[in-house]
Amino acid sequence: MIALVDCNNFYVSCERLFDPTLIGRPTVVLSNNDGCIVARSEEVKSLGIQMGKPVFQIQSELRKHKVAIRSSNYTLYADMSRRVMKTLGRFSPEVENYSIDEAFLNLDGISDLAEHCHRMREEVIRWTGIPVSVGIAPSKTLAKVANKHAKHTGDGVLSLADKGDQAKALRRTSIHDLWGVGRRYARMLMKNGFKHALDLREADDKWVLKRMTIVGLKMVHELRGIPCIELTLKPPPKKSLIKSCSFGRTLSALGDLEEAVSVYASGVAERLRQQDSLARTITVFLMTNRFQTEHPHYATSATMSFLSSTDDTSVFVQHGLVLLRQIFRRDQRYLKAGVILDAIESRGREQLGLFDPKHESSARLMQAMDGVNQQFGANTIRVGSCGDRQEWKMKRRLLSRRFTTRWDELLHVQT
DNA sequence: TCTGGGGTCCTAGGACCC
DNA sequence: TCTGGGGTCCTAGGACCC
Repeated sequence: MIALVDCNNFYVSCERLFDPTLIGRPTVVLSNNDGCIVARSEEVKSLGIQMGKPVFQIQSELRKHKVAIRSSNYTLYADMSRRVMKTLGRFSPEVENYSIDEAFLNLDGISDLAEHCHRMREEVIRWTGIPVSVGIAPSKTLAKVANKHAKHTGDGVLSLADKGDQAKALRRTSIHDLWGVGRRYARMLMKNGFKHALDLREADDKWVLKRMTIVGLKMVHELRGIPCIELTLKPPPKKSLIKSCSFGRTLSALGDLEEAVSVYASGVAERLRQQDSLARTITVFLMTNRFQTEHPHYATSATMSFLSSTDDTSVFVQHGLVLLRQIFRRDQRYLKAGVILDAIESRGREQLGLFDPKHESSARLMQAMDGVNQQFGANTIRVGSCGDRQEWKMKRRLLSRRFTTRWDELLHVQT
């Protein structure tokens, strides 16, 4: 049996931990640049405010209901996630950290599943303060369904171990809410007469394979209780890494874009080294505001490959800037840029070039740089072209403190 | 004025090889 | 008019996830 543990309204729950005045009050957390709503408290959900809605479109509604608003504080959420996952580890030897707020657990061999999961739920809230819901089923897809219904059962735990319960739950699950069915497939399925998950469970294999590829077929089998999607206990290294971000305002000056590309290239290079990998391809892209209608949307990119793979920040920055200058046009107002690393290989298994020099000194420099930045804070040492003004940085006007990861941002308590 | 960021997998089709 | 068979690799595009 598999359990899916999902943190309830995770970002909002994290904010409430350190600001109890938010408890019971409608609260939302915004995306980067304070653009869209990416997390909602139950109160906000029942107001009918939708996920992903741009804030400026519903400003008056938020004000009317006195909704509390926070910028997203990923440093805090990532640390709280780590604590939740650690607690879950006490309840199963096999935990897949599926996303920042979800984990799949292997519960094979556990006799009283519901009781076990209730204890787990209580322990997570006692140790971390984060409320979670638990869905239990023989496959991941069914565990997802179970979890969805568990949110409304009252005690937060629902088991679909039983065939009859599975059918009942699938009858009450819209095709739109299935894990593996996005907007496109939902529309296609509705057109073909599939309304509920139960309809899809009974679908013809050949038809599903043809219309939804092998991925869809696996999902249908999972609905029948045949596990097809394994637990991934150790996350494999990323095959591509992206660092991209919208600016706080549009940019036209090459100098500003050079700073941004330098910062993004440095950031993505650091993540590459963290997973002990090397990359052989770098892409830089630029785009204007895609929602603005006065000017046509303009997006452009350029890619280059190195003779041999590297993890050297200065190499990525240097070539990133070359690519930037190739695609930069003076007459555009850019809102977003990014750097992508591709053709990633694990260190020690990389394809060597015929004429490569060995870059020993570079490896030691990167090690020293990462060491200093880890100890004294990000960007303590950086490449000069990152600049020190960085006036293009994103907006985060309503940011809470990094309560659990920074000594200088600890919560103050007065007695 | 204001609209997120970061990934994965599958398939079809083209280029290329012998 | 008629023009082989069998295969690999790469990429773009489309779908999905949180």
